Amino acid sequence: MHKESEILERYIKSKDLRHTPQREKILNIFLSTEKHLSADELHKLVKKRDSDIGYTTVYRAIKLFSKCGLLSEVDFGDGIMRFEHKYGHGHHDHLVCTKCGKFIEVIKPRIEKLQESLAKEHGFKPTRHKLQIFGTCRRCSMKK
Amino acid sequence: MHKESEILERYIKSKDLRHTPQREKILNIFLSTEKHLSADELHKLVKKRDSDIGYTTVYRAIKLFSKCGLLSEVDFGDGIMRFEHKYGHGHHDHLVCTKCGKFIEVIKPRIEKLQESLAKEHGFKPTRHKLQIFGTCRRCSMKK
DNA sequence: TATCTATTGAAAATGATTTTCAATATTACC
DNA sequence: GGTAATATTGAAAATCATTTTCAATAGATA
Ligand SMILES: [Mn+2]
Ligand SMILES: [Mn+2]
Ligand SMILES: [Zn+2]
Ligand SMILES: [Zn+2]
Repeated sequence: MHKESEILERYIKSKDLRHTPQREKILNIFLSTEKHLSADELHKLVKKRDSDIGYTTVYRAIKLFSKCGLLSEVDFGDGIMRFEHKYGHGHHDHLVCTKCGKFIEVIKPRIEKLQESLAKEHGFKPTRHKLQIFGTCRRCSMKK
Repeated sequence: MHKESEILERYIKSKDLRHTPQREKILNIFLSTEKHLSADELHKLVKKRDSDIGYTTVYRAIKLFSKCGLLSEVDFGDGIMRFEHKYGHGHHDHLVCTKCGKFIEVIKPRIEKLQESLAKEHGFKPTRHKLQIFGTCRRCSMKK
């Protein structure tokens, strides 16, 4: 059993929730890819393995995984929430290609530091930030 | 007549659109505040001066102002689009207080430069970016 | 003024996400 | 293993910001 399942189980026990096969399957499928899936995409994958799991259950599982720190929401501003692994994945920013939709995960410590000092300069206590750079990826730049 | 009205008029003429009193009023009210209003907030202000202007017309005016470079959309991730002046306002980022909703407009040239080089390192051609730092503003930090 | 067609406002539609609710499954306890 | 208490499920309905539809109206041009 992987660490993530343990974390979920611990959370479930601590909050008087219940272990269900639906949650187990949804978690495994979520963990099986590093893609940033939408609820709809995750539901489609889930249905391949178990056609009886409903849309709503997937949405509810996402909220649950978010609460126990396994998942975080990523908003690329197109009206669709996407989800990424949180456990074992440090903070990072995204370069988002507006041609093909692909994205690159990046981290630039000097930018992070400058953000800290920028906030401090304004008497602002930062808790989180969102940096997204939109543009054209290498591959899309080539295909004239 | 301010410069913004001229820009709108020029755009309207160039695209075979029509000047209307609704558009004129909505533009003036949009320009009268530096707040980042939502469509609903803008509509409420508009109705104070002219109660016959509909919701839909405000939405349509927003799209129009956006097309002629007078307005840009700001998405703080709460499901509501807000709008800010674009003409005469350079690019900037936002510090957003999650307690009171206020925000501070900031620009840090060194961060901008580092973003450029970050993109370049990944063969990525940036067109725009979004940097938002969420946290607690000075005033909200004080009120224990 | 006449004509063409862009604009308007109300109402309906959209689409992602959330809520409701009756049926079912899980857990703790006997 | 039963049994009761209650969390979970899935389908359908609701939500809510925004967009579309459509018939009536108004702006531009000649
Ligand atoms: Mn990511
Ligand atoms: Mn701003
Ligand atoms: Zn690309
Ligand atoms: Zn504040």
